[in-house]
Amino acid sequence: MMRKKVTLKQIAKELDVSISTVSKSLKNSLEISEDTRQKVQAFAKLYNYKPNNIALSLKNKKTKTICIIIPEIIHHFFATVISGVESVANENGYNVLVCLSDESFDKEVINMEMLANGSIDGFIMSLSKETQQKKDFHHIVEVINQGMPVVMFDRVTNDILCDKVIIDDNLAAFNATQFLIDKGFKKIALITTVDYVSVGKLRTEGYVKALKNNDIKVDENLILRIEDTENFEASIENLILNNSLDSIFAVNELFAVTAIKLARKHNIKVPEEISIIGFTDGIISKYSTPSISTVSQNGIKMGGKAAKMLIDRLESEEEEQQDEQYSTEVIETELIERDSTI
Amino acid sequence: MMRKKVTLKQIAKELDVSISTVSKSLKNSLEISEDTRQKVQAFAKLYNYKPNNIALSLKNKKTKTICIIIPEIIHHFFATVISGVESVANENGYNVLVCLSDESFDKEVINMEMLANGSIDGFIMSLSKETQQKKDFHHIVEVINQGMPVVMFDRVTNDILCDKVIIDDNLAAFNATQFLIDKGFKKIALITTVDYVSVGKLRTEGYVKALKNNDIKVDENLILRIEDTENFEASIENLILNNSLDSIFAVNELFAVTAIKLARKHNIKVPEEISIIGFTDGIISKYSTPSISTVSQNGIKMGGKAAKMLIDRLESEEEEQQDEQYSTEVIETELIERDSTI
DNA sequence: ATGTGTACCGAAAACGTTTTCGTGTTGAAA
DNA sequence: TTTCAACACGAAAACGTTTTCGGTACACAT
Repeated sequence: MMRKKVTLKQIAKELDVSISTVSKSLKNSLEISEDTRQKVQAFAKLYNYKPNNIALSLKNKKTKTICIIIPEIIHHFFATVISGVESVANENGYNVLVCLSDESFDKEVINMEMLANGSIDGFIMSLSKETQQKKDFHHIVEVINQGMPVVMFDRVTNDILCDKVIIDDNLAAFNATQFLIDKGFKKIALITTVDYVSVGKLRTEGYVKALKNNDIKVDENLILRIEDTENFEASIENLILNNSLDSIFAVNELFAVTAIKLARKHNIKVPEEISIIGFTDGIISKYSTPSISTVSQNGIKMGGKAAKMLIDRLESEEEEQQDEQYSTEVIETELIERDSTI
Repeated sequence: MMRKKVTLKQIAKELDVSISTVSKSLKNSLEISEDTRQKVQAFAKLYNYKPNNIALSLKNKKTKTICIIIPEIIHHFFATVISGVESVANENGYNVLVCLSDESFDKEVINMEMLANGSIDGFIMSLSKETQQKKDFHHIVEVINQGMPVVMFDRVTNDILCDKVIIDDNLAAFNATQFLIDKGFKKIALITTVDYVSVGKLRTEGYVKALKNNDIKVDENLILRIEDTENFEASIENLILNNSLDSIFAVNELFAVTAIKLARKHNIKVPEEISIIGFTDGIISKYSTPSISTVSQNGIKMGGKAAKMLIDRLESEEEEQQDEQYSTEVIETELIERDSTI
């Protein structure tokens, strides 16, 4: 009883009416007599007729699908963003296509070019590391020039004009550092990424600003910039052992939890002897021992906001002519105190 | 310089040839003279022509898109599965639509019905809790009857005939329990889910089997079935305090890490006084202190395998007539020893 | 008989492709 | 001069919709 999908044409043939009549009947058009309408609707129901989405997309020139391109899905933060996007998208009748760039410029380009051909209505994206390093955004510019809206989040760039959703990385880092300073700490180390990662750079700047604001000398020896996200334990170990630190601010969970692990390995007690604060409130921070004080960036909210901005733009395009006024939404962060700080 | 996408028709008009000629030229058809071909190709390149995917989908009756429906994306395991799916899908020129059921039967149904109208070529899915509880699979049966292939993974059901990718939950749990028994433990508790969650049930059975196999009495007091995944700390605390346990087998990371936390809270040393073993090798197990010994289920491999099975079926449909021979792939698990067991 | 209105329905275009088939032109062979 | 390939290209159908524009048939008023 394997029944392929039934089409208007088949219904029309079966009922000996025209395709137009069937279509109108199903839409309860008044042009069609009560009789015919009922007959058609009954038949359609019986055969479980559902309009073909692809045909509709072709006709309407919109697919009701948005694509989110992220560097990695196994990062908890990005997973929460997807969750936020999906929820808002679904509420508005949109589907979500997920593409992973794997931090690769090429994959990002391929994905965008592949989908910018009518497959989707718009993009939500966070830049890959490689793209941020190369500063090559031609693929994004091209897509935007074709009239397809793009919303960037988290890892954004000033070189592109479009809607954006970010947190104030600079301010959040400033606050986290100030928090440590307020506790009386002086030797505050920073574990951050290389500068081409936009958020890493901003967080570094916030850290520096806080120190300067409090007349604490910025010691470059206390700033560790990690390039390779695979093998960085040794450098953190060095940082901890060679500078009598009293606290550490790490720009992500992984760096924070690793610092804790290494401190404990050398019998340095956390938080009694060293306080550690992280960034991003993910699984690790919550379940590590001790649990990690951290700057929470609400991925669900970010994703939801990004989806809303994109959809608003998509639906407004229909009515008035695009006003080309782009905006940048800043999602507030929050400092969550847990057990890794005194 | 905002240029909307150019179509064959526009190129044809501009070059004063027919649409057919343009199409053939771009496909390097020998029917077309060298001259015309070059002219068309140059023009197409200049205007960055890319064929409209939706139109192709309509014509070919295939979208080169597969949909994965999962209960939650913020669970690390499911994120890794998506990663595996995406990777294999991409290699084969497919895109991946992600739908979240949020453990809700209704959302699962809505998503499937919404997409079974030509939007996608096939489904990969893991059942929501509610669906498993209701045992109502009509939406899946319907989709399959329409001729759309479905591959289920992890949370599957015997009530549906289709390709499946699973781990041997029973065996893996058996091995984990046996591992504890081999260490000399006698009072081995089990923290599991309610029985309608298929994998939870299977893992429970494996645990029981191992005990019986070693002539250890199965004590129902040592088996904790958790229903509410929000508030379960108290029951675990009870379990630990009221039964002088020597070890615990937990069917997921969350239960395992919570058990560790609560044991430590009451100054019970892990692993010295109590050994704990978990299931699923995620972020938590790796970064918890102590790190958690666990049964690793390779999500990437599962996702990749599922995608491969789905795509194979999609591409074979074209040639021979479907052989309707479904298979179930079992992905091997591995016991990873870390610091939560002696 | 003529005009007017209304109720009901169908033809056809449009969205952007691909592909089959047909057709006109050319040059060469008969 | 006729005949026939070979060559180069176009028309049209098809995928499944929606929608506009006509058109027919009938009732009613003039």
